[in-house]
Amino acid sequence: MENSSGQKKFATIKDYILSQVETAAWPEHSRIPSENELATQFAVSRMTARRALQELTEQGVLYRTQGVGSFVASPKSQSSLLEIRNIADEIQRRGHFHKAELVQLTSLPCPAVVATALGLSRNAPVFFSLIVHYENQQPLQLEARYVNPEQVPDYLAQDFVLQTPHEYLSAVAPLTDAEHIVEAVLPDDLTRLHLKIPSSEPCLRLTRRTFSRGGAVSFAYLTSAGSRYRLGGHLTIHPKT
Amino acid sequence: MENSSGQKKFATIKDYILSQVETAAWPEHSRIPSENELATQFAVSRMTARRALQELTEQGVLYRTQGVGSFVASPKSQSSLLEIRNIADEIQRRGHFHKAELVQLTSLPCPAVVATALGLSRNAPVFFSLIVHYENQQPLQLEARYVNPEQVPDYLAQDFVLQTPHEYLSAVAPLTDAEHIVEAVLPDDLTRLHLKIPSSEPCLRLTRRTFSRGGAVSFAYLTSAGSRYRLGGHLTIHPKT
DNA sequence: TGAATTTGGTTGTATATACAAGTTGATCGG
DNA sequence: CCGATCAACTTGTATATACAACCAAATTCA
Repeated sequence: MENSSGQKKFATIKDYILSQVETAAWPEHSRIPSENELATQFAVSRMTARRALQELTEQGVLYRTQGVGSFVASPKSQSSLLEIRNIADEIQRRGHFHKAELVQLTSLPCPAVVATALGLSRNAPVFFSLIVHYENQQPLQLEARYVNPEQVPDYLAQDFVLQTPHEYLSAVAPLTDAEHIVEAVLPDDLTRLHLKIPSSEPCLRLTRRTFSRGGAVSFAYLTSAGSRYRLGGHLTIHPKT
Repeated sequence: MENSSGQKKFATIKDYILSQVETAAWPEHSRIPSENELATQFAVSRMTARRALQELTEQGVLYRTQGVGSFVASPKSQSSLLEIRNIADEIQRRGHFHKAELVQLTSLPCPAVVATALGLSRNAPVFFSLIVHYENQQPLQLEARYVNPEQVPDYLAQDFVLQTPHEYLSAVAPLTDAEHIVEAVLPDDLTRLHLKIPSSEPCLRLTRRTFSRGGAVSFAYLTSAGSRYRLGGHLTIHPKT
């Protein structure tokens, strides 16, 4: 079960990979040996090599793509805790990230929590959009937004082909109020997939409900990888009256 | 590979277990079917059943002990996302929790990050205090505070015996300014120990540096279990000028 | 009685195999 | 030249098997 050093086999392979990554012998985003290659090299079965790769993926050291290979992940940003980023910049930028990608835009049966939030009946159709926001070519934030179809401008409801997410976002207006909840969560599969983060990396999730004069308009989850996105500056709370 | 519902087999088993846990059909800390029993019940191999159990363990739903079995973990509080707690209440309460326990109060060599924060030299002595805040008999928040000894009132520096943490906290005054950073982290061992949460439960960590007229006074980590502590209400950011 | 041992069950590690699903690049055909 | 097809390779899922490590309770033995 164990090798001569008293270590589990998969742990030996993990250590090897980690040393290669730490010494930058395998640089960031470079392709590393495949499961079969590692299995041969260490004289273990593919499943054992696979386990090493998989655990390192969960720990954020690697990322893997089916059909392509395994790669060295970007190190988590190690910016000092004291380096305070001005949140105002972030807020302002939130409408126009360097790049944003509209991943999905469909009509969905309304999930329960959204139905409550928007005052719709369960399973009534809502417009669902999924947007990945990038910064420096890095996926930064995943936005899952549910929009009350009755509040969507007609041209938007009938024409799903939009050039930019920003165009889509600004189409829902005017917003007169909003509610926010911030919580710490582990990423769900969707978030993991799009932000390319390990399942063990905690995220800040901002749950936002927006209103127009007509009532609740949209309900959104904005999930940001905790290691990449920091809320800084002063933080003052204005309780909703 | 998939069953009739188009789901992966291990996902089907996960769903089954989750439903049993959520409906409390399998209560907290109760023993659940073994790998072999699940494998038989779902007509899959043991490794497939095992995968379901393992992923749920990583997600904090179960805990397992070699030679004993798999058990239902303490549920994370599932309060509705829409139930918004007024943060003003929280802020006000922050100075006087229902109960707080001073766990540790010593002088420590200054960690690097703290040295930078307080403008001290590396390894110079700082006063370190560790406080657990309770609410409803539940540990809610862990505070690790580092205080610049030069800014501490003399009577405090010479007398470590304080009756209440609040007394100690209010002794450091006057605070004229503060910086905050909120981030999502996984709990470190100290936090896990005192808040009694699984290592997979993300926390909100508020890093705070306080100032008096004499300069930086203290540097603190305030770590709250994400599932127990929610920031709610409106959230407005005043950038530090 | 009381300590040591056995037994049965559980999770942990590892192997060998098979096929599914996805990507990439080369090849073929119009 | 361009598009479709194919081949090779990668990761993903699933099975069957074996043994190790560990625990708890029953059994055995002094």
